[in-house]
Amino acid sequence: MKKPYISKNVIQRMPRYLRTLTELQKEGIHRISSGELGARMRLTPSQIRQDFACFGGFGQQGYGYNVKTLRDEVASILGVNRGFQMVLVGTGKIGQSLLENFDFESYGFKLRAAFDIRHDLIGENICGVPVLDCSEMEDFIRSNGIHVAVLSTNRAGAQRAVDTLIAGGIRAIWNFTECELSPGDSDVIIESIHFSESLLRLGYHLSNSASA
Amino acid sequence: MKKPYISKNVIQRMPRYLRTLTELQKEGIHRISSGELGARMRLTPSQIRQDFACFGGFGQQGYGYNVKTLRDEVASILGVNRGFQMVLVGTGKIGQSLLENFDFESYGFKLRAAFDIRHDLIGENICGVPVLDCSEMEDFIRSNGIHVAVLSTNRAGAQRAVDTLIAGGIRAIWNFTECELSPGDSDVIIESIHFSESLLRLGYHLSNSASA
DNA sequence: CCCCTCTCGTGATTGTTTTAACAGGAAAAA
DNA sequence: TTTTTCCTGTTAAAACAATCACGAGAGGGG
Repeated sequence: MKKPYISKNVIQRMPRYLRTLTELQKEGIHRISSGELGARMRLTPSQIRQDFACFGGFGQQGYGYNVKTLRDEVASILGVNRGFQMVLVGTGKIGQSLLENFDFESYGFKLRAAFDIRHDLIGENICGVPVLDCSEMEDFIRSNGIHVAVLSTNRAGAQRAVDTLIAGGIRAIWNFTECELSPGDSDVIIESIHFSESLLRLGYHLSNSASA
Repeated sequence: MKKPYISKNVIQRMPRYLRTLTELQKEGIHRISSGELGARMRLTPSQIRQDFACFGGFGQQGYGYNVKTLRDEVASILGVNRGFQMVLVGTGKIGQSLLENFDFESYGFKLRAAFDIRHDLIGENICGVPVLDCSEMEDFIRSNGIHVAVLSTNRAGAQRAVDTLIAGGIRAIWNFTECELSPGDSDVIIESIHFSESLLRLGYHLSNSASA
């Protein structure tokens, strides 16, 4: 299996394949062709075949794709069930909301601890996750082999937290702040969710749509 | 000014330009060249010049771009200050969290009402936004000329809410559910934020990074 | 067993996006 | 004023991505 380079757009589509295939499985559908899957996802059959071909090709001529097999392959590509170790930094509104609502487990992430600087929260336990003091963070990451940090601090604390995380040897950051994070010369992976950018895009489409 | 077609990627970058330019303005920087802006945003100067050229070109040879002018142009392209009228559907955890934390006003959106089916919430007031019964939604949208709906229902209620919104004449939906929404033959604009897809992408990069 | 249908994987083609190169004109310096 | 420097907008080239077209091989019916 050769993997010279997987394009950004292909990676962007993989989680959506996983979601769709999981739904198909729940609906009790065992096999599907690129054409049917394409109709469902509004993609061309060609693109679907080529996307999976990047990773080796999991289909069979004259038959299509086995839904379970394909789902498992996609899950494996995305690293689900790898049991990535995780911490959360910043237990403000967004942080707490994630702790309470988001099902990290089902995507293969284990949330070990949350960190904050506010002393009224430290020592508490939010949905089974202990809240610790930020000063312990670097050690905690190193000793527990933490792979990923959810960054949900306020603007002021973001870059400082990033520096500490990198010092502790973090490998990836899931960024919910509106900041432009600077990873220095580290090769840390940063994946951001920017609410405001998404809403502004919507504003653009609204301003420029036919019925504007 | 001709606008044959603005590519998706260009639109994707516009909100980031707005954010960066706003920061520059706060820092008291009045002029900037495509080279300096590119260094700051990790984009090539060429790309920046070409992006702005799509909309007419706002710079001056030998000088660069005036930060305030450029920021205002980008804001105008994105429709900030158009005063889009908005409602929120589904006052669960995510919905409430948005109501309490997100500064809709500063991006040019006016939140007029929230809707839910749970009777214990109806009649309440969250951060100055009244919570109404879903049965009133279609009328409310029509009578108040609502442009956008934030969709933060649970999975079960999502498609039903979409149908009602479209019936009321909504023009855009900011989707926080994990569902594949079907707009039927309506030309409603859908902009989604999928937490899980973002996290799964992070998982991919983590699984396939050098230090994996 | 043979034939027909179905559908994948792949190589060729077309289309799109990014990067590079440059002509022209403003700013700044001499 | 003249010259030099700087930097845009635009055109051309390169890189990248999506689509098309087809050979090959499995499934299924007769």
